[in-house]
Amino acid sequence: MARRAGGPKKKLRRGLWSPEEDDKLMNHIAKYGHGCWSSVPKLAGLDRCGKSCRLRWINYLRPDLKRGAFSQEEEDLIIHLHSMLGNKWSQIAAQLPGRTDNEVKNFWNSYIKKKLRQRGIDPATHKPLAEASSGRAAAASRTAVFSDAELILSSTAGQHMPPPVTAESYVYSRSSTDGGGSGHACSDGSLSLSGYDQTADFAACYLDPDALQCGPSGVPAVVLPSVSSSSTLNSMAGLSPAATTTTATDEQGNTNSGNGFESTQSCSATATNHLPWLELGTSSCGAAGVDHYGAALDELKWSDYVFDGYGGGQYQQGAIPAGQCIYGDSKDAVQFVDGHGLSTSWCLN
DNA sequence: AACTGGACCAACCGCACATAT
DNA sequence: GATATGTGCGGTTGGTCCAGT
Repeated sequence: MARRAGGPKKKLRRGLWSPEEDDKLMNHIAKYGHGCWSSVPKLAGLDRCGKSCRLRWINYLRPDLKRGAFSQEEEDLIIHLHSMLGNKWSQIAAQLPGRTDNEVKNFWNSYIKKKLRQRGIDPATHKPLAEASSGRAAAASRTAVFSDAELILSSTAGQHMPPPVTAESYVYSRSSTDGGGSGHACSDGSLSLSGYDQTADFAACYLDPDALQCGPSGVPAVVLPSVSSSSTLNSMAGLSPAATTTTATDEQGNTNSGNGFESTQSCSATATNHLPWLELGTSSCGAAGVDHYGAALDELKWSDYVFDGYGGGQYQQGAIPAGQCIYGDSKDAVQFVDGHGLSTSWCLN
């Protein structure tokens, strides 16, 4: 990063953006990409700080944003992901094409939180309120909120495994070879939730026990790229040929986003109606499938690896039996279609 | 019509981390 | 290694809208 020459600080504009400012920013990024955000205001002729421009672009101006009310499916997914990830809004939003972390966060704070409380569920711990209030201190270490280090990559050989899992907060265990009786031994070496004995109450009230078994597809690795990464934004602006986000369909009819994740096509010939990230490394492709992504995965931060222990497999229509959801009126499961209407162009849609 | 309080949401703030110098 | 700068993220704030009084 180049340092910026110092100089007299100009009084920067704050507050709501005017349509003219939006136009300037849009036009600039459309033409040149954002490049270095700190230089964007100057180049675009805006009296804003780069940070403000970045936020405006990410939260409002990005062409791939899906505006409007959240669907029931999105709501269910947010609740589910929050139960696993906690307030990792960016990671949650990454699974909701066209939604931003800010949007998800606001939706959670303004709507879902309230709704859960009305149903007697503590939104922080996803436990019944009475229980959560009586033992919140103890629950804090048992909540389904993971630190980055605790988020586990599911891989056949565990070669990507990061640091050890702490006993208290560990919910999902790697089950293939640990032999500790804490997890289901999935044939593909993926994960299950039976190591959850310390938080059985949570599991019992929250998740479908059947779904905790390793399904036919096992539990996939999850990679959660930030939708606001520089490469994403640059490529959306058409800057980088090497990082183009154009979603192409290959000869098998699978989609392929060109951001370095050749992604899912080799794994999921039946890739429709899946949550895209669940297709990464699913056992349906076995070890070869995992290896297929090895190089790309290695380039990610560990915090980008998370493990999905929910449903023991793909989060798709019918994966969760009706009536099992603690959240009552939710649909059985989520059918996931991204902004392009394609379920596999998940990376940079 | 005027006021009030709650809900919603865009934007800001502060911090952590990555990276260049 | 120290420092400066850029970026990303989660928490918080403040403005606006709207229903109720």
